[in-house]
Amino acid sequence: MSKGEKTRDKILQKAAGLASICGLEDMSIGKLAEATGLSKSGLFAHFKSKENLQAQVIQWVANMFTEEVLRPAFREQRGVPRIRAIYGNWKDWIDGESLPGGCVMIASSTEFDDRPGTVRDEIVNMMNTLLDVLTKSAQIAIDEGHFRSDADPRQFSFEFESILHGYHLLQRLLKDPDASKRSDLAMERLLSTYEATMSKNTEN
Amino acid sequence: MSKGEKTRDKILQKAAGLASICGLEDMSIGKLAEATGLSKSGLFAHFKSKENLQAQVIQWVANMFTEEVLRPAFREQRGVPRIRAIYGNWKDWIDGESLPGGCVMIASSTEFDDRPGTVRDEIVNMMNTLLDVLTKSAQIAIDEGHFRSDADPRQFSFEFESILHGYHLLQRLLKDPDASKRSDLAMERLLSTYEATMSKNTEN
DNA sequence: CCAATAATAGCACGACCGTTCGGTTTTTTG
DNA sequence: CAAAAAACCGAACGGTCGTGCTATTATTGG
Repeated sequence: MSKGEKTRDKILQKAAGLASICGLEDMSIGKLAEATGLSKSGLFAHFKSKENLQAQVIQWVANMFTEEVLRPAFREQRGVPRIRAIYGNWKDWIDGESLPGGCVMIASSTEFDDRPGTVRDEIVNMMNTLLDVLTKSAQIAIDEGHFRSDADPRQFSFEFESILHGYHLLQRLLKDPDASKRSDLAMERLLSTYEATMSKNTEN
Repeated sequence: MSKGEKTRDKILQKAAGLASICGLEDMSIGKLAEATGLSKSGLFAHFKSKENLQAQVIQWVANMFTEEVLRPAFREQRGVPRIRAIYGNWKDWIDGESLPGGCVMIASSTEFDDRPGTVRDEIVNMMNTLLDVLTKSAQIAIDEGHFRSDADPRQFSFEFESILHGYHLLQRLLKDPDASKRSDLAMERLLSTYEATMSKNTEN
């Protein structure tokens, strides 16, 4: 890894943290330069525009999310255990274990939903990929016999995602001490609806 | 209503629309002045700071939400019909029937969750009030015998809110043509879990 | 209708924004 | 080790930001 790539990575790391707190748009080149110890123009040279910087931050965050939330979960058993692992890791991610300001993807989803451009496209792509992973995981749970065979994997991914958004609200904005409990209960209700009944399990 | 109050209201109306699109922070005094036809300083005089303007926008939006989503729903029958009405009206609200950029409350929830100050306090207060209304509506559904007597109204409000956040994501960011269907199915699943079984209904 | 008051405009300010450019340092390469 | 290339800095640019002033216009109450 060359010098340039190394500093570029350091910049993106700081940028992701900054963006998680104040948003992608309010993350300015000046603040970021100060946070990294670089000059404004020196930093800017790595990205040819702010829009490009924002897009790369999104990609960087998506990679980090894959690494810290998805990949560890995919070492768990296929089906429901893996889904539970994704859920738990994502909650930790929202709590700010990796980025101080919580989930950049959830935040940028509402920040850029009405702003056409490269950044929005990147966020849409990232979010669709994530939903596809969740859908695929639900399909695996069906194949494993954990979920009912007539379950709708896409519908599951929607409801799964919704719960995490709700958790984000209670935990980060409202700081509700019951946030985790509320979220867990919702997830249990979701899983129990999709899980094969015991009588159906005996079919296997 | 005096002249000042009238123009202040017009400003807040435009401001809410602008904020729904580009966020509360990126809604600048200059843009807002141009949109309303006022001068920057003339507009500024109505609010003594931008922070105060933002806080008043939140209050204005909360009032509008009450008027367009909650109040019509409260003309419906107590219990589940009322809850369904809130759900339907809120979906229309998110679709942008009232504000072009969708639900300001959902957007500002993630925009200000890490920014202490008056604006954040206002958003927290608004969101808590909203969740309280939902909780109370669930409690009424219990009292009416629509929901099981051992149902948790607060838990219901969390899951209800979560679904709307999920809908916001699919509808406004991803523009998923199935957004409404996904959301409706989730809401049906939520209601059916909480609804009293028919055998329990015969107790009455 | 006139005086008191409120509403609005014009202008200027310092600060920060994203961006460009030319020069200097550092790294990489042959 | 020298030459080529990459990385980085400092200064400056036109703009916009939020926010004060002062003056002028419009509204209101007696």
